[in-house]
Amino acid sequence: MAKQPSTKDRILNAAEKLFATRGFYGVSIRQITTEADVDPALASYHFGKKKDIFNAVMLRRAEVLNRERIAMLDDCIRRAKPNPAPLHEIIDAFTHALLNRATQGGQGWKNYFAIIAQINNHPELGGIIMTQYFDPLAKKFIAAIQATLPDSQPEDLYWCYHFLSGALTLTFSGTERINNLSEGLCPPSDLYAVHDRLVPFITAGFKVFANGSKINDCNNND
Amino acid sequence: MAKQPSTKDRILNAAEKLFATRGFYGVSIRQITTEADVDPALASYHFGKKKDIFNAVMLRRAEVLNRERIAMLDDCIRRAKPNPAPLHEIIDAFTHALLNRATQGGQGWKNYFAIIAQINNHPELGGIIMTQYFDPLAKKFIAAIQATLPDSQPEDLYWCYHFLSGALTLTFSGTERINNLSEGLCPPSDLYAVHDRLVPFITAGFKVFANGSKINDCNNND
DNA sequence: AACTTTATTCAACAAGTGTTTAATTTATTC
DNA sequence: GAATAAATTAAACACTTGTTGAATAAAGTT
Repeated sequence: MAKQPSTKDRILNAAEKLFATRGFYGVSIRQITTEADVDPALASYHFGKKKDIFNAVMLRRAEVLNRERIAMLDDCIRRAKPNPAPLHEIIDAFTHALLNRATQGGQGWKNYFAIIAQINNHPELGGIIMTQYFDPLAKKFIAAIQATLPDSQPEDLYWCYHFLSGALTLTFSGTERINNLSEGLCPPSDLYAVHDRLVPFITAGFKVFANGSKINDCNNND
Repeated sequence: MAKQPSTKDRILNAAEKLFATRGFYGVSIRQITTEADVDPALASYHFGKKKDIFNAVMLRRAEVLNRERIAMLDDCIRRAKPNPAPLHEIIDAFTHALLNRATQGGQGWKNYFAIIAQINNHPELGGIIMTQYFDPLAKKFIAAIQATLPDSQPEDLYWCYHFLSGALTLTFSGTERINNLSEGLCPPSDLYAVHDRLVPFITAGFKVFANGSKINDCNNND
């Protein structure tokens, strides 16, 4: 019988769950503390303001996630030396830890990714929170891709990263949209199936800009 | 001097603006009616509940947008006959109207797209509202792609559509993230630059699945 | 002009908001 | 075991929430 988590973690877990489905403004502190089975005043006592609870929720998992992803990137760069790392391995290093946690990390991780998806697409918070927690990692990945595609233009790579980010976060948002659309053919819970398609999809997209040509000569050959 | 819009439109415009930056729960009816310079009771009088205001905001622009996009798709299919339409033209038909409105349609359209981006990545609403307003259109596009890539697997195409949807909505979310990340190199306001990259990026991604092979032989040739 | 429908205003409602304060319990340290 | 610190509780704060009802004004119709 597992021992009960600490009060702080109970609050964070409850907040994570509720923020995931209703967003920051859609959740009250009393809802959080009720879900955590804890007195409302303890939220302020342990974390301060409501925004501080949210930041604590973000920080808790971002740290372990970024450590894993950077380790995977460094590993695939080291294996390829003295050549640059293969593109699809870089993309995989970027996405693999996310997939793994989302499928095997339990409901808490699913909730966390759903929040990330919302934040990433939020006009105000996307430019602040995502920048704060994930930009150092993003810069490392883009640098690795630049090394693999030496003739590519930086702007092109930034935009491709942006497309990857959008495709990825929507995937982890937990929406039933793609399941509805495909009439049950594509259950969003099957994240391994997604990953097997996402990596080649994104890899091919990046390669379009490998030669750095500004004119899109790829449009006329299908 | 343009005459003042009707009370209903004033409320919808104010709601659209505020929902775009703070989401459904982050905006109160009093904030909306203050922004619209109108009595709070008029919101209930004209629309009913708060959710009805939100639905009215969604519906207003979705109708004109979908009409335009379907017309463009039909047009490019007709021009290509008796051959299937070229893939990049289908993708362009899917995205072009969005780009046009986002750049030349004024602030109201920008606000609308920011809301769409949030909804699309919302775990509850994404599977309901997006399905409701955009699934008929999505099915037409996927059918057109299927005709162009006859050997592709339906699941693959649905997932590719999903990636397109994520990349597209993040682009229109109005975040400053990619601008921060690129240190000013990629201003998100330059949506034409985005479009010129998005279409070839997505087109290349779809083509990976043109032959329908389940094994990703594309991974070993870079 | 009289009447009816539509639109707008003002006031109020009960319930919920984030946060703080002081009192009390539990845990830690000497 | 007494003194100190940390954690928890209950109550209250002033304020905002969505929505409604009755009263008033404007517009439309015979």
